[in-house]
Amino acid sequence: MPKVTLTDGSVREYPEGARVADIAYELGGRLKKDATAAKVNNVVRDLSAVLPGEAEVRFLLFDDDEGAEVYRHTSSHILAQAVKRLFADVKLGIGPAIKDGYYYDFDYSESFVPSDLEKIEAEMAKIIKEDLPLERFELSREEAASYFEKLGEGYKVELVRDLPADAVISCYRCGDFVDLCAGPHLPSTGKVKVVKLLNLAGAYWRGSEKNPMLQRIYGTSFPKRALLDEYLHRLEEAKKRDHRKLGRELDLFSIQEEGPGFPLLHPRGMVIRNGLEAYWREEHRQAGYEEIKTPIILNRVLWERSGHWAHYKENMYFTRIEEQDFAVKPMNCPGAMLLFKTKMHSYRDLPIRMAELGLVHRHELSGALHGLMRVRAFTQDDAHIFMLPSQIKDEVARVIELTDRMYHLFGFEYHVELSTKPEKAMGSAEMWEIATAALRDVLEERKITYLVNAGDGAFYGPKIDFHLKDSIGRTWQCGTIQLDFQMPEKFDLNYVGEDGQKHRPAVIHRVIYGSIERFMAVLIEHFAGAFPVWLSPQQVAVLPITEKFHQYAKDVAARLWAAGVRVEADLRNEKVGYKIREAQLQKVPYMLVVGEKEEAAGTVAVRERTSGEAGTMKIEEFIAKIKLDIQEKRR
RNA sequence: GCUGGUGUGGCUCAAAGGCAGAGCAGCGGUAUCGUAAACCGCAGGUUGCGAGUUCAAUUCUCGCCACCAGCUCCA
Repeated sequence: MPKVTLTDGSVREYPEGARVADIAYELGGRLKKDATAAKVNNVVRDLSAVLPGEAEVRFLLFDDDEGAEVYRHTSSHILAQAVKRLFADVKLGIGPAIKDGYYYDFDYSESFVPSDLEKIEAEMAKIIKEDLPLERFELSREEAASYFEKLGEGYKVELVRDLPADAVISCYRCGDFVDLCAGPHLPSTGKVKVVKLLNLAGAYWRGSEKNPMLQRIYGTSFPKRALLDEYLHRLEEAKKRDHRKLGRELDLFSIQEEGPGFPLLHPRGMVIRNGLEAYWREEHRQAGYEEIKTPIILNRVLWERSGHWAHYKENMYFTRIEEQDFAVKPMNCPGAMLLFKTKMHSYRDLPIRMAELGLVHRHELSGALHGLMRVRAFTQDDAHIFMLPSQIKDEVARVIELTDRMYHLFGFEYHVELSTKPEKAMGSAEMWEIATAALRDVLEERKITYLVNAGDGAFYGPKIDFHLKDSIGRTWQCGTIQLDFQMPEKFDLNYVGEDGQKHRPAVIHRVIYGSIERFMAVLIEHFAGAFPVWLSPQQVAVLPITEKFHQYAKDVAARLWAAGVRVEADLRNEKVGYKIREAQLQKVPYMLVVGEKEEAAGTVAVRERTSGEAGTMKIEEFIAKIKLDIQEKRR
């Protein structure tokens, strides 16, 4: 008799052959109605699964991530079923649940058009209404292969063939529709309440550009209409903080047709960039870095030596100078290596931390460009740390600390990834193992949670990456720490050790902002354009009520300007409400309204961007207040 | 680069083979006003670029470019 332990610790017994759903049914209430699946001995299972002899059971609801995944996964099957009903000769790819929804890939001779989505959505609604049960059954590899072969589902046959030898091959039947699927699923299609198809895109079969491109339909689903509406509303709100939109509205930058991927920074954007650079220089000065600058164009010979010619050529731009080949730098490291080699180094000098705000150019595929997030010319806040092998862990830890400190100032949350050896790599497997282990050790010693991103390292070494989120939750790699034993070898770098002999230093390549352009994009979205005072392109707007007070407004502005505040007086012939609206939309942190009373008393009526009217104060009082905001970089 | 979509004044959007329009912004005036849009007027366009079909193309067809979403790739 199955013995079941529930999350509250209670233990119950059920007859042989009892199913998970029987427990939910007995418990009643919300579980009976809303459970999507259950974790049985920590494995997510169908509600229709038969209970084993002993089981710890935890029911999953839509509110649990794993519960929602089951819900969305079943939704994707409904999508596939609907498409099969409407377009008979469609071949199926795969259809997983993803964050906030699901997708399904189809191979179809014609292109789906947006209006097809409505038809498919209507058919999905029908399938939901039919409340078809989803039934699991298992097949042997041969049975499954020939089954999908007969159906003409070539992609499914491929999947079956590639499943690991010990895999249980399961399918789910749902009315007239059968799909290869590990599950689990909701008990029936009627459990899905609201579905919405969102967009249409191409996607390569199994993610390889060598394979045919399938048509991917993205959708989402929710147990309540209100939840869908809330989600769609959230998407709308996120679009409002898109850095490309804010960049235009706040006059920060532009990208023109004449220079795809080559952004123009406007004066207001430049203020932010300068602020970021000044802060960066101060932090690096304190962290023991020196600053250098290396050329943008260097001879081909250098790039052959560094390995870029062999490993990175497709991403580089080239030019010829007096019959010789030169390349525009895609990375700053070779220049830094040259600089290191300009003199002898003693072990006593190490570590040497050379920082460089280096402008690099990389050829990115046109389809990959994305505002300031993904461009073809960008400035890396680079640094190369030359060190003794014994200093590696300590230096990696210091960089992690500095990164955390700087991200913290902006209030960023981030996640960390460890990227390992790629296919196209230099150096021995052993070297890679040592380098990767060093990075992993530091992460583990510091108890930092991280994902492993297998095969995503640089061609010269493994790396730790820091990812930040954009307005709609996509993550972008910003900071990275790369450990490198290759460049020192290629460039024959050395230092003189205690023993008077030459030794090979190790090198860390690292960035914290990553690219200043990308970091600015993330920053714009993070603050929705309302930057902290120290970064705001315009910190104060002085707003005279009528022309009579223009002179006083100019005087106030002049005093603030002299105190180092970025201030503008709005002397246009408009009502104060109009000027406030404008300053508010431009996200100016402080507005100073001045009229008769203020002029008479030498004061300003302060209005704050976020909290509105903040009372009247003496000019010098306001100056002290805003200077404190700036000095302390208050958010 | 690939798949699909989009491209009309600085911005947001109308017009669907037959004279290219509105709001905001800009410019000129009037009102001199107290915390998120005063009023009147003026100007602004080879409809992304190039071919083709047609008596006639912003509209239909083809090619190119750019942008958007996703895939691939990456800071």
